[in-house]
Amino acid sequence: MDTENEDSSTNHRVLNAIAEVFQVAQKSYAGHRRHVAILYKIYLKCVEQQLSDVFHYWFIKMTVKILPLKKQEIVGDRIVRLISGFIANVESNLNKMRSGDESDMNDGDGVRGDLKLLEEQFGQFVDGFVRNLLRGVESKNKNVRFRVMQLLAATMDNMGEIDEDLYELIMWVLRHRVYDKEPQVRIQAIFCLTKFQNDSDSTISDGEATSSFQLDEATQSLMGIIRNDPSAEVRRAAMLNIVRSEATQNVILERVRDVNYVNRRLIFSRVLKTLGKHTFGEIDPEILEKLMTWGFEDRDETVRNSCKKLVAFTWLNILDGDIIELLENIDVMNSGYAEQALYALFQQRPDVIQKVKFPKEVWESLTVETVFLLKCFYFHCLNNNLNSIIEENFPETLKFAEYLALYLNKRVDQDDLLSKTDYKYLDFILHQLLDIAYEYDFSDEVGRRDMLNIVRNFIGKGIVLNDNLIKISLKVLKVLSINERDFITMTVEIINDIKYEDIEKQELEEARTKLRSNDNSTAGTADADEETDDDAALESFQSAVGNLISGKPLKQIEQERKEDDDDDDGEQVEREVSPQTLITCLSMSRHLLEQINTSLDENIIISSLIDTLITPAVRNPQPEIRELGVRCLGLCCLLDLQLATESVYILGMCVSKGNSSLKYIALQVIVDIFSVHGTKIVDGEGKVDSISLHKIFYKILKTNDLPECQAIAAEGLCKLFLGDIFTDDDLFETLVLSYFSPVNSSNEALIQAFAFCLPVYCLSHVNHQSRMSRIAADVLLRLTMLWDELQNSNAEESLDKDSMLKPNEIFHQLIYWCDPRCLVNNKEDEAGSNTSQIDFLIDVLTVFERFERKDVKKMLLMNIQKFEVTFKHPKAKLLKIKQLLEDIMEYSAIDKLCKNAISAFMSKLYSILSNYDEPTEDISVSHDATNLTTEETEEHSALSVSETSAIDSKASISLAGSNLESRGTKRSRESDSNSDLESSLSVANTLNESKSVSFAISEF
DNA sequence: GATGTGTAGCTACACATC
DNA sequence: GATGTGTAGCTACACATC
Repeated sequence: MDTENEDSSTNHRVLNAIAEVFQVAQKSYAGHRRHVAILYKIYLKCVEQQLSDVFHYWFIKMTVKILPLKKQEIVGDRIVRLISGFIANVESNLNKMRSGDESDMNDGDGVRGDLKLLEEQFGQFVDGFVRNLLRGVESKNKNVRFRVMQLLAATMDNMGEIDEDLYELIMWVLRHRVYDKEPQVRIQAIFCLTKFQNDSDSTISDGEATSSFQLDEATQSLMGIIRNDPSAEVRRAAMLNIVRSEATQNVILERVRDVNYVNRRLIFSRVLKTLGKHTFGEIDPEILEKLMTWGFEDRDETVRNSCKKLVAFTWLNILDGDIIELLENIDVMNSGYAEQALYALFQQRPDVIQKVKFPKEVWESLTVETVFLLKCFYFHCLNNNLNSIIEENFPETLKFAEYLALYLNKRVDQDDLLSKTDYKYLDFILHQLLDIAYEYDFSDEVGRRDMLNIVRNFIGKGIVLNDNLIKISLKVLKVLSINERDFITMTVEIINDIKYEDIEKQELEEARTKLRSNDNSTAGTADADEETDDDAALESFQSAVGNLISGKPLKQIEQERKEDDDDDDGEQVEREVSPQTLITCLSMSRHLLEQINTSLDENIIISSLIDTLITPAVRNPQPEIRELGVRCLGLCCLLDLQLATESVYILGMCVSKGNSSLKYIALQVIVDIFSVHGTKIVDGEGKVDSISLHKIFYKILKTNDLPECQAIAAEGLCKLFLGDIFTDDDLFETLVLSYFSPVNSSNEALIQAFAFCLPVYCLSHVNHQSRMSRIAADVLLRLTMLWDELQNSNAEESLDKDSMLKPNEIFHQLIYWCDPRCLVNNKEDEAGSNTSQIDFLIDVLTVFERFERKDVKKMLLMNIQKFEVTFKHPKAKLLKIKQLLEDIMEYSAIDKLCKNAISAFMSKLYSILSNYDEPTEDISVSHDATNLTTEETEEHSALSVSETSAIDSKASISLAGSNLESRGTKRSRESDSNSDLESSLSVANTLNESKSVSFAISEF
């Protein structure tokens, strides 16, 4: 009896001691250190008195009390901290004792014995604690699962060594918990997992060795989570905690495309920031390029800012403020983001602006990096009105022209010492300088004229330049010219000169070869031969020029030449401009035409360009030349209605018969021509029929093997509809159908163009909206049928069942697009009387019975509340709606929910109708929806997914039904689970009120 | 599925401290 | 000047509820 009493009182004493610490520690983090020390003392005493089992028991009992606490309850977090603090404390004391053990030890055996005992006891304690804890891991209460994982994560680091069994148990638990349905539980599981990664073997610095390295289970699992977890926070936890290695790096960096903006931002503000100096060495330049480009272009401002800050602060600081070194790392010539990076730098670091200086020496020996800095600096100052800084660093026009000439001459001189790469650098430098020149101040007349001569001479040299350089040179020439006419004359002259020079060069070349061959055979008659050769060359040159001037098409010249060749080999060879020169000339013409506005009547010289250069190019068999020709022709068409009208036919031919790139260009050209001239270019005497043009667009829209053309056609059509140039309902319907069609769902460019254009179109004008409302019901009907087919198609077929929006989503979109309240510049009273949305409703209800699936019918009725009816709507239309709904109520087999939905809508309708007292006007109620015939439907079904057999709607409905059911049962299970663990763990009821847990358990 | 409420993760600023 | 501390405000996302 005595011993029993004694036992119970020690038991009680231990309980009270522990409970008191827990009780106090939950109030605040302050004093935790002391609480941990007290717990440690209690523990030591228990070990000493062989009461460690009692301690274990009560400690676990206390711990269990916090398990049902919600994540938001800070009390729980404090106790978790206390527990992990205690375990860490014991472990560190053990370590201290171990190291003390090795060196000098005063009380020898005593402590060594204690150490061994303590180690053993603590090992058992940890083992028991974790195993007990893990019993709650499958709890139905999500809070319990959360706290269990939280405790595990917090204590994991300081457990000391654990045996194989326990390790396996924990891994087994984690394997399941990372797929817990609660994101918060998964996050804690991730924290645990990160502690099981082999960080030593797989870190980046290992280089070669890692390539064959087998990734450990934890890392593999985390990589899967980063990629696939549906919760942004879980992906975030995994990406920030996974050990960075060669294998994981790209998986982390992929998050730059995460749908969640915080995750995207973290790539810049955390991942790349911590990478610091290693960024340029360890990340593949191509990947870095993508990261930064996406960062600067992100739709979220905070992401863009993080990206800017990364460059302006982190990167510049690790390079000790050396901008040139930064530009070298960025690789200005090949990088698309270098410009944005510099503007970000100037914008974020005004201190840098003051420090950047461009003395004479820099101007005289520009490098790729300095000239790039020069340009961006100039534009930054220009855009921010930093005039004094410009004056300080940039020379007056004359001097600037001199510098420009320096580099231009280097390019023209064709120095043999320069390699191909040198030319690439030089071209880059020139481009930057010309960029600056385009915006330079030319108020000084002498400087302007000087500059004009320099640039004109440069272009006129006829050296092969890349397209960008031609473009910028011509742009500069334009700003330097007195007027547009002057600019055109000058450029056309240059183009002609280049052509002639090319021919001349060919003549000379041939003459030389001939001479050489003659030299070899009959050395004596060389002189005479040379003379005749020269004569022949001169003659052929003159005739070539004559032909070009007379405007004979090159084809014809070629033909004639061939005939000549057949007749007589040696005589009179007509020369053609070499393809390379032709491309140069065409590309110059293109950039010339892009910059002018005066009509062709005022510019005879352009007409001659069309005859001698552009028209022959359009007929040229070489694709590159032909495409440039079509572009130029298109640009000319913009200047002249007559030419445009005449050219529509050939452009249409290019679209229907050309290869994909020609199609693409010709489509753009046609759209541009329509935008400028409107429908004047079609339908009339000798003009192309607009129907056949529509057909071309129909065809392109439906051809999904040329996605780029499809996208450009869609974008172009949207533009033309938006400008009210095209107003055909059928064509518009095809547009809308191709937006929703599953076959196009992978064409991102197309979807994006539509996603932007369609709402803009519908909400920009009443007429646009009513066009949409006229076709909306038919669109919905067709798409619903398409969707149904898709759902019933075989899984093996290429299209994914989710590649199409569900009918309810389409319905919502259409309702929104037809909503007059969403029109821009809408006036309340006008919106109230606008009928586009209720017209859509009337149409839908009229064709209601043709929606075959029961679930779709239900969906339609459940959404009718979204239609706004007002007393300003014509009574006849409201009565029509009423009539249609009454019919549905009466004749359709619909469930109670639908009936309720209809009734609710009807009561609104009745109250509005009761306000009318005038008699019903007899007006036409609906538009063409009633005329919809099956034939029409079939005709359009070319857009459908695939040929599938008859629809088994019953089967699909029952399937949907079972889905619903299973979801229902799941929900009921969830609600059951709430009260689950409480009973077994006996939690204090006062939990919610006092926001603290009572650890003092009086009944023991 | 729509709704309202709560929260993480910044961002910016003023102020204090070394 | 660099660094921390405190405060307020914002927004997209997460969560709870019906």
